[in-house]
Amino acid sequence: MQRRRIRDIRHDEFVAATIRGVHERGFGQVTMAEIAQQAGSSAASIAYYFGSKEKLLEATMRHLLGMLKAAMLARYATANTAQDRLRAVIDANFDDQLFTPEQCSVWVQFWSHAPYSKRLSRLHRINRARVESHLHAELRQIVPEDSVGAVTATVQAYMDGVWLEAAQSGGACDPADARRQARIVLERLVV
Amino acid sequence: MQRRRIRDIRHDEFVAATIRGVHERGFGQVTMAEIAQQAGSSAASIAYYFGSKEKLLEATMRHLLGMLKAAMLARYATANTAQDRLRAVIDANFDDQLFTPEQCSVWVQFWSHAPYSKRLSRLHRINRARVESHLHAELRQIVPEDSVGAVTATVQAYMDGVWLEAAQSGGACDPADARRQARIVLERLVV
DNA sequence: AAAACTTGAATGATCATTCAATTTTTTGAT
DNA sequence: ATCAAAAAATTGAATGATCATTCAAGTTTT
Repeated sequence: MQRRRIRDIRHDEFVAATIRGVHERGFGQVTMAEIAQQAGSSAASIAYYFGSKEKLLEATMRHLLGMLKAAMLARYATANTAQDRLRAVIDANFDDQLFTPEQCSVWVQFWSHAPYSKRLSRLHRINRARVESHLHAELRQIVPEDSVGAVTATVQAYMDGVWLEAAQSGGACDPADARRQARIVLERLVV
Repeated sequence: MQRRRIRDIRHDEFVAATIRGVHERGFGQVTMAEIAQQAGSSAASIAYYFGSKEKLLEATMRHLLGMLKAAMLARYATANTAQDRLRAVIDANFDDQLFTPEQCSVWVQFWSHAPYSKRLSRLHRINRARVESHLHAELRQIVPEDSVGAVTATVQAYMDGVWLEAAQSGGACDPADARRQARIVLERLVV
């Protein structure tokens, strides 16, 4: 019935423990043993499932990237106009499930490691291209042809910057407010 | 005449070597020995001058923060209107001397370490507050009172996001174009 | 019975940091 | 200027701590 049962359970537990551990100590500082402890397991077990610490980060990011993609598609499903779909992309970025202090921290750690890892930079490139492509598709129906690229880049920079600052401030994230602010910014940019 | 001569020379050499080393390998990966080699010296010498690896990063950031401050003040000197001073803040952020691949990388490494270091997070907070205060002061003369805070935050997020993406793309930075784009964004935001 | 899972302990590599010994530079008195 | 003493600078090598990773020996699940 479920051949991959335990493997899947452990996978998710370790990813969750990694998110917590990375948030609390940073990826470079947190040890395999600490992450394992968060998951009630042993460092050797993580090695068994993931192979290496870097692969663990990669798996964790695949998880977050998957959630982002899912959040975006879910919102797309009920969006009928280009405006709505544009908002869907941005709102997904600040989804209640995604825009949390823990996940903001993990993103920053990811950004700091990606330039030095072929596998991580590939993940980053793919995700960025996907978001860019969605923004591009909608914006081309809203703003003049010659400013589509610039607005796309601006929106991406803005969203990344908000995540970055959220990680620095450490405190609470307010996803609803972030979506509201982003909407205001968007209205200014696409007039 | 120059009591601190050698100390100052070494200080600057090591900071320059750190910028290069961190850009090439990341702060967590680069070793004291590698940085020392870049500076034609030894790891022990860095310890003699800076005390620890973290203090070396701190000194390097103080250097970059100082350059940012100087770039801003220099542009302020010739700015006469609130508009001009606002642009001065933004242009300083994308100054030819600052917006380079090497320095963008160092900033990202700094961001990833700041949340876990009291001294680094303090530096971050101080710099951010200073930039915010300048933006705030000019924006309050340009945009409605109730949107000053939001626009300030937006501009900061945008600038950070641009630096972040520059570090990811690894390639060349185009400071003049970055200033041009920022100006366009600003025009939209402050209308 | 086999396959999957688990982990304590060993391994080995890595490095920041320290230290002792040496060289270089500065100081200040003549 | 000269020189000796002090201060500053330099570094090879030792230290010690940290950890990811491996492995062998078990346990649990299929």
